[in-house]
Amino acid sequence: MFRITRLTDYGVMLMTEFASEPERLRNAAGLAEAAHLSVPTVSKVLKLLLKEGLLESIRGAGGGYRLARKPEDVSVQDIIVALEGPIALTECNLISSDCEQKPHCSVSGNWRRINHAVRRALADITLVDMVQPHFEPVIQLQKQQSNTIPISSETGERWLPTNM
Amino acid sequence: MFRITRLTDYGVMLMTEFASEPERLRNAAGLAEAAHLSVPTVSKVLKLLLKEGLLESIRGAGGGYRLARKPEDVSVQDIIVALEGPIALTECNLISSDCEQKPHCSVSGNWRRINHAVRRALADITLVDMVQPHFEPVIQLQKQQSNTIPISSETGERWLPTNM
DNA sequence: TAAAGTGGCACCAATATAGTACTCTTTATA
DNA sequence: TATAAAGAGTACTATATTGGTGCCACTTTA
Repeated sequence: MFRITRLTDYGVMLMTEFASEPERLRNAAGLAEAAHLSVPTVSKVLKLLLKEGLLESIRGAGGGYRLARKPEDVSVQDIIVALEGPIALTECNLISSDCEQKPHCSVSGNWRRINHAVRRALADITLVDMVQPHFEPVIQLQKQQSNTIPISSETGERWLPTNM
Repeated sequence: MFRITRLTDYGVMLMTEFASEPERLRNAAGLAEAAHLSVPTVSKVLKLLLKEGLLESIRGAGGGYRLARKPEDVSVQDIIVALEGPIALTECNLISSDCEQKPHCSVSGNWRRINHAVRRALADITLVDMVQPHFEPVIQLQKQQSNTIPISSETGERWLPTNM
């Protein structure tokens, strides 16, 4: 259905939670309560985010997790990639792919472009944006030469937090 | 893994094939051969595309399928929606959703924006674009502060023409 | 040394997906 | 008019993925 998994959704929620107070150390139990999720589930997501370097942890009593980078340096794309692997709408666009269609597939090149467009849409949104209640897309796209296709026919957009 | 299903991938391939010769009537067997897929599988996808109004069919001997609309009026998004339902990265953004997180979810509003950006990226690519060997979306995203970033900078992917 | 934490697996149930099979209807044409 | 070609609709099954949990080891602090 063209969607991220629920675990990834949780990941974005949790990372947003961290970003709201970047210095604060939080443990799985506290986050679970805040997010209305079970501790094991939250714990699982945190471990994954840790392994991918988005969080750092402090073990032992009084320990917990916090962001490994500044909120402005973490995009929604980073989180998705950490939890689901590289964003590739079609299998053929994965590095490891040996899609048997490739030799006679006329569209694989175009899929790469499409992936790019989607990745960019996600890479431009950082945790700083997510912390805002709602941010407004404000973007400008420029049409170019004849053999080029504008990816957006309307007035394009760019993510811009409302109160920035 | 953030990807479309294989059936949807087939759907895009098939629709692109139709778009390469919009007038021509094609049957499932011929398309299957050209796409190196089994007839039942191709047939299944065609039926779905038909039901969603992207193809029209002519029954009986000598029958087949062809595009219901002009290639320029069919976007990649249309095909994805036809085969996978509405594009909603998170459950909470589906009309029918009654996500129990919603009342205390701080990011659902932002997800709506993110969905919007992704949908736009996909809605702006039509079958006309897909028929091109590979098209260059030369969009310039304007960062608030300054510099422009072309969406596609790398080069060198090959396109293998199909002779179907 | 007990308690509070994370770290790393491994497991199982539920769901989604891919592919196929079967039967029915429609239409061209010999 | 009989037959074959082609789509229409539905249902089924094996497989893969996902979501959620449980368990135990390790680390740190009080």
